[in-house]
Amino acid sequence: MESQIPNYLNLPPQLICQLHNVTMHADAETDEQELKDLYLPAELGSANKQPTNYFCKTLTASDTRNISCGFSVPCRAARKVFLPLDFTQQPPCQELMAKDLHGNEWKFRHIFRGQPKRHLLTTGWSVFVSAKRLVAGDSVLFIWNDNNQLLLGIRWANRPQTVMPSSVLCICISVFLLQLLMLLRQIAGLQFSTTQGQALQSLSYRLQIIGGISSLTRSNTFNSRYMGTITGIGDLDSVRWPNSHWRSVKVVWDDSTAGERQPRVSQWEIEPLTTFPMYPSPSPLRLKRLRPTGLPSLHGGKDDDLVHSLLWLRDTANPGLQSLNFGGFGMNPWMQPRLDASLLGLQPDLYQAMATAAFQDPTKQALPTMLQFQQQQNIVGRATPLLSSQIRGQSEFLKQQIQRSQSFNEQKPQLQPQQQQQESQQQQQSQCLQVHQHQQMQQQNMTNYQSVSNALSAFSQLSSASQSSPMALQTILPFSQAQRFTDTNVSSLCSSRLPLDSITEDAPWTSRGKSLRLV
Amino acid sequence: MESQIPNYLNLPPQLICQLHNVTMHADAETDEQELKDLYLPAELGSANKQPTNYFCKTLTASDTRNISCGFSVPCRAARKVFLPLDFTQQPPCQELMAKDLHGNEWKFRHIFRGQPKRHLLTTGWSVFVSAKRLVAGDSVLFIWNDNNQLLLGIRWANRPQTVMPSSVLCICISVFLLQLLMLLRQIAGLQFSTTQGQALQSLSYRLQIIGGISSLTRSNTFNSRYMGTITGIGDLDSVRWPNSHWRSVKVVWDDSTAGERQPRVSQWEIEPLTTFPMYPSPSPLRLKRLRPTGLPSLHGGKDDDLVHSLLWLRDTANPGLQSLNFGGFGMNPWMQPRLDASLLGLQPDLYQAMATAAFQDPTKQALPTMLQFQQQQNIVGRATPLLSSQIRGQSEFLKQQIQRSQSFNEQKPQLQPQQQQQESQQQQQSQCLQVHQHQQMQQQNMTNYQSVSNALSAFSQLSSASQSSPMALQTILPFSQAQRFTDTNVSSLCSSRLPLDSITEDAPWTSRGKSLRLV
DNA sequence: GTGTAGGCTCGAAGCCGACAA
DNA sequence: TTGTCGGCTTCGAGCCTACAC
Repeated sequence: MESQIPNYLNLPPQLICQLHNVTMHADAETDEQELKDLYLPAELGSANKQPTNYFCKTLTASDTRNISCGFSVPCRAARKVFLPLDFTQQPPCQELMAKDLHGNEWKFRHIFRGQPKRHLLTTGWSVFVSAKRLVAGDSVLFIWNDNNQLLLGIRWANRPQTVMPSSVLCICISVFLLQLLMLLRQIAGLQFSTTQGQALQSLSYRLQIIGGISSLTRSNTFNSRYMGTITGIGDLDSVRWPNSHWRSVKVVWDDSTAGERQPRVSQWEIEPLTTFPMYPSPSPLRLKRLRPTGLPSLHGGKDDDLVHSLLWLRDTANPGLQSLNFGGFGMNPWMQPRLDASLLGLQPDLYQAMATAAFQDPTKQALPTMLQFQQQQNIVGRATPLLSSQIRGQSEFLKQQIQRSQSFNEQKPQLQPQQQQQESQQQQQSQCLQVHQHQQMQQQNMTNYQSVSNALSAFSQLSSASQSSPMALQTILPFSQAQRFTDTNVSSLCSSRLPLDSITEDAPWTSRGKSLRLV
Repeated sequence: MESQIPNYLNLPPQLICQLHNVTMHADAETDEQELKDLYLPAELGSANKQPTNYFCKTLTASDTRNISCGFSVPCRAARKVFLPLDFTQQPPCQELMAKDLHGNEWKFRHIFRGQPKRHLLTTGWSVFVSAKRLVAGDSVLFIWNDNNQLLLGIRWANRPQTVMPSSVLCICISVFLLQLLMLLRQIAGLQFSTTQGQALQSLSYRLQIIGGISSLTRSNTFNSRYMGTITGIGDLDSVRWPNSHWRSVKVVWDDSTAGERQPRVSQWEIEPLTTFPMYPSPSPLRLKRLRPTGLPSLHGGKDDDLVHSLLWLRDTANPGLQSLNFGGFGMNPWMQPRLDASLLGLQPDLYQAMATAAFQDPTKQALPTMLQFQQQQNIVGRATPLLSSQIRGQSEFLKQQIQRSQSFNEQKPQLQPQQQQQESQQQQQSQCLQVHQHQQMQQQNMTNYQSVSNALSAFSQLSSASQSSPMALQTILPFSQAQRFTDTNVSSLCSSRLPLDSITEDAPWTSRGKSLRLV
């Protein structure tokens, strides 16, 4: 992924995360999973037992050619992994079922034919290839689990990412929450430094970039439609027109004619990407033929490239040309350690300051719970997930704060103006200490206003990035729900799933240790 | 639409809107337009001239059958409206071009054949039917404008709405802005009444409902997938479990087996609807055949019903069944008067109170601009759009407020604690008046916090509803951009478009008066 | 004159063996 | 043993006429 991220983002390597809950799903987009060691035993018997009843093959061009393809099963692999065929039939043939990481079952026709004879998967294969967007170079894995189920996994070869990984979304949400905490803290009347203010601005800015990475780009220049990937946002001319939105979005175009086009577009030229559903879905390839008759394909013409370098040119003279839409994509916010907070340009010390500030007691009367939290944090180390008791501690603290400020005011709600003034006289000494705080708060009105705007701006990006994921939106709005998290043992939540990442075509089965990496 | 709205929403009939800008586009979703009288003259010559060179036909089953259809043109209509065919050719044939309300051109083959002979549209027709999601009972209109262009419009028959009309989105955004103003006002330290607070809560709640109306519902109960329409949100058992989210969403299922399923689902079971692109697009019907071979269609089996009562049952035993995704839909926030603020349950007096409160000066030093605004409003009447000068006036006021509170604090930023205390002594009298305000603000921390949460919650709904519409998102974040609105004459912005709604198959051409209805 | 049914055609999807590495 | 090529089959999209009302 490193190559996908604009390198002007100077980023720290780690972001502290709070693990609230774990459900072991594969990434809907990439079919990848982590935390594998936790569920490995449940899936494959004893932890270090090396499975032998599996095979993994890197797909050839023929395996994926033109969708009208079959899958050529390596002979030895078929004999080892697939159920024996009835060779009295001519040709020997069977139906083969396999489950992917999402629990979806895929049905293939397994046939032994040709001259010389070979094992092939025919019917059902092209649907699978389309749904998983497999191309030559990607890998598939067939493996039996202890429950006598044939499991099926995929691994894509490295190629340009067009979709924001869940991990980025997840981190974006985390940072957004921090941002909101800051906002709440400001509302409480505390000051924050210019540096911190700039940091928030910068954060919002970067969130927009991250959001942009998940976007499909359309440029309306020349009345055309193109696809590409957003690689960054920045001033076209930071000297003459700083902070202008004009052509502030840097784009890498997908197709070969990219050289003829602007590498920068304006935000209003962008059309968000709607990505793939997590369930087997109509392939974008299939949509090709739906182009109205008589209109030429303006793409290179090779179907092989279509998935990853689509070019849809919509000439106004030929407006019948259809736009391509991939359908809604149910992105899940499941954590993936592939990317870290460094994406967000968050300085660790700044992060600490923000986290502390967010929970700091405005009246300084209570022992800052966040400090306790940090002390514990220092003991167990950064890479260790937070205990849920700590999480509860924080939310409890927040709750107490709110209750305190409530009861503080509820004591004299029916006071008349005169009484109020007497009260004020009595409490003058202590309260006038708060006056300056109040002034500070007044001063922050502008900043608050800007923060709200920024937060919403960032949120709009996140929302569109996580369109079809109610879970993600729930994660964004956790304040009222923070207290609902129960004291769950992480490992008890892990269900039985397939650890695909550890399996390579040739390498032996390897275990990568027990540590739960969350960064 | 009235039947679509849950009737427990007790709603006022009008919401005051501020008309910032008008560009005459048809609704991307419904192809409908309003404000027709403004552009009628430009399009069709003199305002009251009744056009004769048009025809309108209600589509038959054959016209839309199985997509492999042609359009049977009424003989007289073809002779009256279409260009004369060259009858020396065998069969007589021509290419026919027509522009829809979006400016897209559609190409059809117009042929005269059959026994007995008849006028037909063949090639190109099915693409049009698919793109516009036409079914038997819908209407199409062909009409010539003064520029010698053949225009093409559609009108859907009444059938279940699955997509939120732009007008609702537009109103939601307006109310959301009000909500944000309230939030900003709270940040400024002003109190607001319990009634107002409850109103905000209620507002946020209703925004969620409105957002929900645009959603496609999926219930995961029984590991299946269904489609339906959200009709409301409310407690399953308001006595025993008030405010529980469990099965709080009421659903009307699309298919005939609805009786077997729960009429209520939980929010986390819902998958948002991704609707149609505004450009000609692959028809959902086309996707049918991509269902994996061997898996039965669990829908009734009649393709005719597929568009409007899709049922996708995804049994875990047959997980290959594909989910249907309609692709991203570019919804535009163009105003449509069809729906009014009554949807939002906003009491007119409450609205007034909110609007006033939002702009009220915290220090009572400035003449509340909003009052001026309201006075003007009372003069010109509710149905009249606001002048942009008024709009500017408001944003100017907001800006002044912010600047004032800034300069107020910038006067003594470097004061030392002792100096501060002296200052405090001197200003004690005046400042202690603010102390109580400060207390109030403390009291409002909880409410602020809740408001932020609510606002974001509402915003998440809006964002997902307006996914692909950068315009809508821009509208949501207008604070910093409010001043950019220029003093534009509404009518000068109107471009030449087709007033479809006034045309019925049999009724004569009618003009519906000149008033610009915005409510 | 117009709606509907069903046949025909054409091209794409996808199954197959030949052949070569 | 297995990757690739091109032929062949199947099937659906869509054009057409026949026939009924």
